Amino acid sequence: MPELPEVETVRRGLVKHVVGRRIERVEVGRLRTVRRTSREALIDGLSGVVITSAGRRGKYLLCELDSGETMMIHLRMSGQVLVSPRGATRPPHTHVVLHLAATATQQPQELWFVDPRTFGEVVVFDSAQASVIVPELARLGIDPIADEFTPEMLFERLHKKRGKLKSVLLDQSVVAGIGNIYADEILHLAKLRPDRVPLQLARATVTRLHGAIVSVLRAAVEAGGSTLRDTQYVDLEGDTGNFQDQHRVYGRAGEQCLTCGVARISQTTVSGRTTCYCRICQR
DNA sequence: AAACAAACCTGTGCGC
DNA sequence: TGCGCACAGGTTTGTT
Repeated sequence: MPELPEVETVRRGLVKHVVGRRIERVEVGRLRTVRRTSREALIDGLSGVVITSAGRRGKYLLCELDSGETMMIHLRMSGQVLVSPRGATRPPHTHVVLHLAATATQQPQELWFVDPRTFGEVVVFDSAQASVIVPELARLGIDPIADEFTPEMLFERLHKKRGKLKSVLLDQSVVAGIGNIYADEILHLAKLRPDRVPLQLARATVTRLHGAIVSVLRAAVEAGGSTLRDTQYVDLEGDTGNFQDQHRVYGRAGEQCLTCGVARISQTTVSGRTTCYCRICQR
């Protein structure tokens, strides 16, 4: 489910509700959620510590702790992070609960990690172990929102990769954070077919693609991300995003293109992922 | 090396 | 109404 804009919205929720607070107690239900280490490692690593910051690299949430360690959360396909009053009824598939201590201005609360499909994870690690426990972090590419990201950087990286353009956009080692929804939306705005060959893109074309990446992702963050029909994605307060109303191709196969008004949106498969595009607008 | 398929899970929506 | 199948926002692993 969640791509960069959704994860960024969750990060902002963590900054608002969780940063600065002490974790009094930790519950771990499903062991699969903490499979990278263990239930004991998560409880030991989080009990009694204060969350001092909430960051993000691509689709990875990275919270610093006053113990010097880091908590990583990945939502994968169906993960949610929710904040609720202490003792509130938990939804099904609540696998981790962090009990947040009261502050001068805040009642005690609980932070829930909810994840029906159990692909998501929560893990605590220290910097000395990072390369062993979360090796993929070192391989992540540029974050197009959090990092300095220029058309030249994109040009260099695209020209090192083979395969179809959409596949390369989905490659987290090139640009971190783009998933299936935003890849399609970005390619539509950039007026590029998903099966273009990256090596054949001229600088001016890559500059246009760069602009589309930045503007689609920024607009989606501004709208609080995309919530689809199943309402799987919601923010920390349980609110849905609004960017789905601005989708121009994703999920619109067979419908008339909103940009040219001529073609119907085509559907194909790229890297095993459903892909929607306009055969007239995108070349 | 690189491209693709399968795997990991559960829920939902659709056609019959 | 009920059943079975296809498919879903991601990433890793194994296979051609």
